Amino acid sequence: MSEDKDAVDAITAQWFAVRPELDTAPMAVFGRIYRIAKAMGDAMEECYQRFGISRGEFDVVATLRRSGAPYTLSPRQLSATLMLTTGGMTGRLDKLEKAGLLCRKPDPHDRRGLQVTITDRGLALIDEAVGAGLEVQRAALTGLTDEEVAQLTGLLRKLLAGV
Amino acid sequence: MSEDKDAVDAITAQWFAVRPELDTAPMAVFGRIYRIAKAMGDAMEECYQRFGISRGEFDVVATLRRSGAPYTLSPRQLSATLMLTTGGMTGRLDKLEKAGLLCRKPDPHDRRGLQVTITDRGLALIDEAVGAGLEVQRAALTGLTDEEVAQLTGLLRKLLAGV
DNA sequence: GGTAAGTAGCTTACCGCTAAGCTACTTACG
DNA sequence: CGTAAGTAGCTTAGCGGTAAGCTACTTACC
Repeated sequence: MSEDKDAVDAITAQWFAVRPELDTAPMAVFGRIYRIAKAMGDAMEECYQRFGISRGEFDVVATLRRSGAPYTLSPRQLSATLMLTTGGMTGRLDKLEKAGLLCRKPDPHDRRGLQVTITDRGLALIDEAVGAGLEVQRAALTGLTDEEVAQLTGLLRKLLAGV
Repeated sequence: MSEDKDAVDAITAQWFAVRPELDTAPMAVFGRIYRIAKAMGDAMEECYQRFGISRGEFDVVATLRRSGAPYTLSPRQLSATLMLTTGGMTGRLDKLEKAGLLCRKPDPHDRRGLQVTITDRGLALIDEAVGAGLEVQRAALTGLTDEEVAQLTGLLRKLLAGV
């Protein structure tokens, strides 16, 4: 169970040396969460690069894909799901439409709105990219047993509920 | 032990509906890590705003503070520690120097280099801000017992080592 | 001692995001 | 019916980051 010291251990040790009264337990959790998020984010970016899309663009097409047939959502639904402003959404849709992975059509029921749909090419690409992305994530988990992964998932669910 | 369904559970359920053969266990871990990192990052940004600095600027001054007296590091040491390019570092140092929280002096031993040091004002501010930041993080952990926090820390250390 | 390679920090160009403001349209209500 | 309020999507300005290139300086080697 005892593991090597890592970069976060070094930071908490430094704090203990100059401010021994501080409780650095929260730092030990969130410091690692930030680093894991950054490292894995970079790894995913690199993975999706093979498919010619960025991680943010992947998220858009993946959201449409997992919504099921007919793979159609409004820009507003997408920006709400992806926690993105409409400005950011417009930019992503522009690129993905230009790349031929999705298309924008007017909403027949509301002339203010649009419907965003995956193209056949987008569907084929995302089905491959999702598998590749999961494989990268799975590889990062090889140091943990299945039981540990389940335990970690439970603890993270609890933590996410509290933040 | 059974918890409510959260946003990540909804996403994995959607994937299961359209691609039941996919193993979404990695997604359940990293999806939550991304969300926790984003939510806590926003919360920290808001916390440090009270002290007139951004989270990135906090990290610079905090790195100097925890390095111990005489609270002096080179821009290169700082940018390496903070995983930032020299361009980004220059920008942060410019702002912090203008705000009077640190100062740049020539390195007496290497005429190419600089020494960055906290000012008295910077030291006082960071000692307050660190405490406030830890308090925000501690509050986010209230849903977990001390034992669970320790367990989570161990699992995250293991995961960080693998990514 | 002179030259080549490496290193430190700054500048510039660019990229993606947010915040705020815009137009166009729908909906609710007197 | 007409007006006010709300909503959808786009545009613009600004911010913070990276990547690449620059100068200045040190170090290693012949």
